[in-house]
Amino acid sequence: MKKLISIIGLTSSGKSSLGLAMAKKFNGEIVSADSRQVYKGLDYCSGKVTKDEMKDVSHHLIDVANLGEQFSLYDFQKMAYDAIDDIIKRNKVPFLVGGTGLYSRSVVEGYNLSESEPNQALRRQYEGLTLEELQKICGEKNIDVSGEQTKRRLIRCLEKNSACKIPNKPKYDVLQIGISWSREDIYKRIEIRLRERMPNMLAEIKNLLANGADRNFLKLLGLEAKFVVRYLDGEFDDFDQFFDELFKEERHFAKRQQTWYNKEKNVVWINASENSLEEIEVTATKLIKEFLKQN
RNA sequence: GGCGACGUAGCCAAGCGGUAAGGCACGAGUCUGCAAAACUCCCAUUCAUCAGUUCGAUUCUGAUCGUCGCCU
Repeated sequence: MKKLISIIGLTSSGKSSLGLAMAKKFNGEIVSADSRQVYKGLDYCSGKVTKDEMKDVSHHLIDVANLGEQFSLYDFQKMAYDAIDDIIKRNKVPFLVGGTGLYSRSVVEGYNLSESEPNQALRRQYEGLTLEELQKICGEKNIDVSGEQTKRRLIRCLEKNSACKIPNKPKYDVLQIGISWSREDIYKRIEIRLRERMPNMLAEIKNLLANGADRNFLKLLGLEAKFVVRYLDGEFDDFDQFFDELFKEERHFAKRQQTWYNKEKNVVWINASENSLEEIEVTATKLIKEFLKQN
């Protein structure tokens, strides 16, 4: 079975740097598993690695969609499979690195996605209904949605005409490494990184808007893009209020990521709060070396 | 020193005699084609303190403490 190394972690945990370091060391290439880094133009706001860093190691699934374009889990999985297979074909080691848990899991566990594509007309049609009304419609169509709790998911069940999941079909033998921090530490790192990126983030969004980017689409992207647009539109009293709100949203996001990762099986977590950067790299190197040796 | 207003969860805040709304934060969780999204749950045996009136007080009365404002 083909081998894949996956690196996961919360926002600002240091995934990208570890991925970069390991890819350099093991003749690897990086496949980003990030739902926002796929967009062109969103560099600082999505926390992409720099162009310089990309010179040393090839990156995939970054800048593969234009702002305004819909990009889905299905698109990601398909492109990620293609990129990974291509890397392997060229005798290099694929590293899947990113914080969109659903995306990386879809590849690691081999989600077997339904044939039913999103149906915008149907979504629009059902959007205004209440949860109860949607449940009733599902009942009439004999779709068992007892486990589903949100309108969005009920609508997806109607799209698929089913609530069933198709069993997974993993394509790769995966070594999954996670970087973990204490809550306090990760919150601190998020704040520091937000401060560092802020001037560039503001400039980036200003520039995008000046070049005709759709502000509503940017707002739909959430977090940085959304809050910076709102700040530029004067929706906050001052910079501090804007910063505090965005920082708060980032903390909430990190918490949600953590909840998602809590259920992740087969991850070797490296505690970054208790180990130096060097120790983390040494540990990761050892793990990868052993993993690549196995048949 | 005098006068007035106010003291309800970490914060904002409603209730003003019948047994503590709501929002935010915090925490926990759900999620296989929007996931940086969309959702769910949890959070004051108690209303500054003490005493009194009352069947019953966070709500009324008094005192004390504290905060703020005004006057001297």
